[in-house]
Amino acid sequence: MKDIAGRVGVSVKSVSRVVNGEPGVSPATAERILEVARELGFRRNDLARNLRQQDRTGTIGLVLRHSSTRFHDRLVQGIEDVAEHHGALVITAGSRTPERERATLLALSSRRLDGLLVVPIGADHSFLAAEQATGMPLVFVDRPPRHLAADAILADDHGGARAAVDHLVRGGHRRIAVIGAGADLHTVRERVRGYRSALRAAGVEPDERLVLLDREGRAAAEQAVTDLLAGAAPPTALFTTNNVSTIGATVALRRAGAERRVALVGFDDFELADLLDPPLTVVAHDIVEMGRRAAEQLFRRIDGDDAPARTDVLPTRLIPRGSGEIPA
Amino acid sequence: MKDIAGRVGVSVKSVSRVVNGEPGVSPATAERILEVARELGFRRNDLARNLRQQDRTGTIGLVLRHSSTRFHDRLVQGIEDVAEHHGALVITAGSRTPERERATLLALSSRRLDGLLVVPIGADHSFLAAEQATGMPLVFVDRPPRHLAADAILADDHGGARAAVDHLVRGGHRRIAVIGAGADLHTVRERVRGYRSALRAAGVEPDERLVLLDREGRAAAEQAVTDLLAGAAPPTALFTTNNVSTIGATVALRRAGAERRVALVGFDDFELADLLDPPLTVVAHDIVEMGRRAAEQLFRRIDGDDAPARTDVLPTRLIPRGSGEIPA
DNA sequence: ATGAAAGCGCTAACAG
DNA sequence: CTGTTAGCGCTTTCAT
Repeated sequence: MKDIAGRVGVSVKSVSRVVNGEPGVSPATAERILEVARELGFRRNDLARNLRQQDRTGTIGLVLRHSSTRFHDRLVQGIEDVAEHHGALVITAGSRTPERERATLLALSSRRLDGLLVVPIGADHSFLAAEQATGMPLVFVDRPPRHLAADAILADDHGGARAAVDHLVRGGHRRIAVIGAGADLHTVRERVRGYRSALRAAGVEPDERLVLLDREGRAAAEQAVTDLLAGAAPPTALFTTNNVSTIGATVALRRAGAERRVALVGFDDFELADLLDPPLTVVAHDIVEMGRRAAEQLFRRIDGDDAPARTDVLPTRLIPRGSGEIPA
Repeated sequence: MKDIAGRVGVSVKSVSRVVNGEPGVSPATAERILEVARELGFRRNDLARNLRQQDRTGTIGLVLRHSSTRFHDRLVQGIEDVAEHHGALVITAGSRTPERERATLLALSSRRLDGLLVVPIGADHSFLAAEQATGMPLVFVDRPPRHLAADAILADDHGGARAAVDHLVRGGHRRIAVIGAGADLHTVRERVRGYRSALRAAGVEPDERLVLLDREGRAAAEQAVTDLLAGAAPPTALFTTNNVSTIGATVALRRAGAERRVALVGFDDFELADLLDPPLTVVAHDIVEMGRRAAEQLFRRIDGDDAPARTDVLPTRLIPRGSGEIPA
């Protein structure tokens, strides 16, 4: 700006006014300032601007693990819908490991964004208490914070799993296995809890040999199901706790020629679930809505809402497509 | 820092030194400074830091349209691999429309990131010339810039499409339709060009009634193929220019009961392509590598490389799985 | 309608 | 080992 001011022969303040569309500059000088700005390829330095305007940076951060699922896609869509409405930029940064998650959160916080949305993977978020204390609003999505009081928007993992397994029980199944990744994730624990409570409600004592967690990736889930089917007392139905596991299970069933004999219900819908053979029955939830709610809550916090931390739970729904309706 | 300095009774510079792990502070004072810093929940303001150190912000930006494809996922993985190695943070911002793309690019540029990676969707990037002039390195990924000289890392769209259609021709096909979205995208134009050149090389004059572009989304592709199959002179094979079109075509073929009669080769591999029935033959390229190359080129530019803009083209490969080997 | 001065939080450059 | 001074590029405040 100093440069422009020098060339045009005005003060930097006048340049600032013109650049920011503030009133108080005669059209003639404004015109000359704009012209020189264009000539010089001037771009306002928002680092300096944001430093001075202690108020807001007009940017919120989203920290998650990039993935190729509908979850990623839709969540971002919901968030961007709301952010656009608030005139804010959404910046996403990856968290491939708990350490990276921590580093990323601190880095974004140091950049003084207006607020952060987090789809957490770490096991301890207490280090964020200091960020909260400096007034950085934080909203957790899909999974709650651990060792930290903060807002969270979750899906009804327990209820959804319960509904899935109830559905299988109604089909006459008693030996139902659960296959999943990341036993330690809150979502997984809740889904397994729902699985157990559905079995108990049906008077079936859960068989721990049918609970296969920590099977990371499609191949691990596939192997787990293959082993299960080859075992002494194979299950007649499967419940998978996420879409990667669902796909692995699908492959295993097909390889064993059991896809029309063993029922399968998966948590999380995914593109192509209806194209498989048989089409997959899943428990789904509205992820765009989850993103919207999270962003709305974040902007409420940014706007000064200081009510105690709250958790919102969104409903799930069962989508019967074929794989879950195979009788025992 | 001023706060901490006041309480401990040292200068801000000493606090700065300790906070940044610089030498020149006695362990005793360092300890006290760290203690007070923790107490106060101090977080360095990187806005101010980056403003002062004109040099680097240690952050690169990635501007693309969030999607649930392997493309997104893998590209980010490749970029993060390289960025991590350079100690840089990768920040992603969405570009849902050309206008948003423009706004996002300018916003990130104003924040003085070290460089930007762009998977472009707009039709005119000449406005970025001013950013380049201020020394902001720019690397385009998957699609080249338009009306701007900048580095680009592309896939061999023409060659890949050519290989796909050659493959179908070798299977005896002569009536081959092409279905795709976004006729205006560089990738699509190149792929269609490859389609035409393969046909001409086989002595087949392209039939314009078999060229169905601008079919946005799965449903549109599905409808296009359904109409085609019901028409007077249906094709014996299909070439689809992206994975959404491929999926739409798959659905249409299955609905028409033609999935074992009409051959299909798609551009872009996708999760589950091998699970469909018949498994899908696709033209794939290494997207992680594309991300890596793009990030490497960006860091070269950041490190001062000022050679003329260059374009790198990555090879594609045909993965025969079944759907493309159905004879005419 | 315009501008001068001060300062956002930090670090570079130079003293001591 | 420690501190002082100046200034990054911008906006706020207050004059004119």
